This record gives sequence, structure tokens and C-alpha cells, in this order.
Amino acid sequence: MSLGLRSWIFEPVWRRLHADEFGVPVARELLSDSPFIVAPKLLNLVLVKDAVAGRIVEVEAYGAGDDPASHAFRGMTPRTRTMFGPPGLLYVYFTYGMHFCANVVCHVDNVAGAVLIRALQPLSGIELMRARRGSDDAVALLCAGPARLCQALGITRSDDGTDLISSGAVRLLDDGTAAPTDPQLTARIGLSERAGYARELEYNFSIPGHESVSRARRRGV
DNA sequence: GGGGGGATTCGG
DNA sequence: CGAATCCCCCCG
Repeated sequence: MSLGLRSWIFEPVWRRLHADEFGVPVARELLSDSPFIVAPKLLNLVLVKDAVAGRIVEVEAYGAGDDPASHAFRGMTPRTRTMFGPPGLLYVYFTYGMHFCANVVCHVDNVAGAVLIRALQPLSGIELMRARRGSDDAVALLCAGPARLCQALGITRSDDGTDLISSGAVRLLDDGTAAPTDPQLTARIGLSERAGYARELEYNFSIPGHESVSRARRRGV
């Protein structure tokens, strides 16, 4: 089919043409699989909004109708429409009345799937991150958490549905740093104790040595 | 149309 | 530990 042909032949050329200082766009093909397969492959990629960038160090996979913890569990709604779209879109949701969280939509079109970005290692725009967060946090804490990183990068619901592969304001780039071959696996964080949430399954993926700030906090309290 | 809950964060 | 603070979605 033409889309596949275009992917195989023209996408590498297209990616080089659209390279910027943070790397080259990710191949959409990489994201067209189940979020549980895609998630660890996103580690060490770079998430950028305008000139503010960070390296992905922790992610979490959320599935479709068979994943009770996923926003897509009960089918498409106005809020979750993006999750059912083609791979490479940005899914942003609003929660707790004040926070945004960012996901990379994956799996094929019309099948829901997303990978929540839970933490970044800041690479660029540190002072703008601090200004947006209104804090003098250490660099390592500025993007340590799914809502914190959205605040630091200025990502809101208005960014929902934008394409991370084309050259928009928000992009997902590969700067040549390979994903770890031995990612850490843990259970997903923050799920309520409702039945069926599959809280025991290890769908949280992170760089070896990374500790989720949420988990560290829980350990401390 | 009502009401409960949420893929979080921060302060006490 | 509990408040903040809105949106969303299920149910009636």
C-alpha cells in the first residue's frame, strides 16, 4: 500500500530533512505496535516543546478495552478520542483539577494505546522550566513526574492531538542514544485499588538506576 | 442533571 | 495525610 511504501522509501529521507539540534523525528513505524511493546523503546528518546527539551527516563504503558486502568477501557469518549488515533499523536489529559499529563499514542489507527511519559532528564531550557514551575528545584526534579514535566515544557490540553512526528511545537526525537537493553520493570504508579486495575503487572519502564519520584516519596512516608 | 472519582502534586 | 480544583463519565 502507498502508506507503507512511503514509510519504507521516503521516511528516512524525510527524517533527515527535518532533523534539528535535538535529533531526528522518530519513525512512525516504531509506534505502530502495542503500547506494552513500544514503551521501553521510548526510553532515551527526547521530548521537545519549542526549545525546551528533556530525555525520557520513565514511561508507563496503557492499553485498550482489555486494560481496566486505561482511559480507553470503556471505549472512545470526547476526552480519549486521541488515544484511538494513529500512532505518533500526543494525547494530553487534564486531571485532579489542575494537572496535565502527556502520552505518546501508539498502536495502529482505531486501536487505543498510549505510553504515559512519567519523567524526563532536562536537557535544554532549564531556566524556562524553573520559571514555569515557579520553583528553584534541582535540575533532576524539574521534570520528575508526569504533571511536572508538562508544566516545565508548557504542555496543556491544547496540545492534545498534535503530531509528534511532523515538525510541530511538540516533537519526539532520536538523538542517537539507544534505549537500554535492560530497562527496569515495575508496577504502574498511582492506580486506585479498584478491582481489575492490574496493579501487579509491570508496565512501568525506566532507565536502570532511575527511581520514580512518586515511589521514592511513598518510601519516605 | 447529579455526583463520585481521578495515570498528581505540594504542604503541614 | 489531605487539600486543591476541574473535567469527565456513568447512572438514573
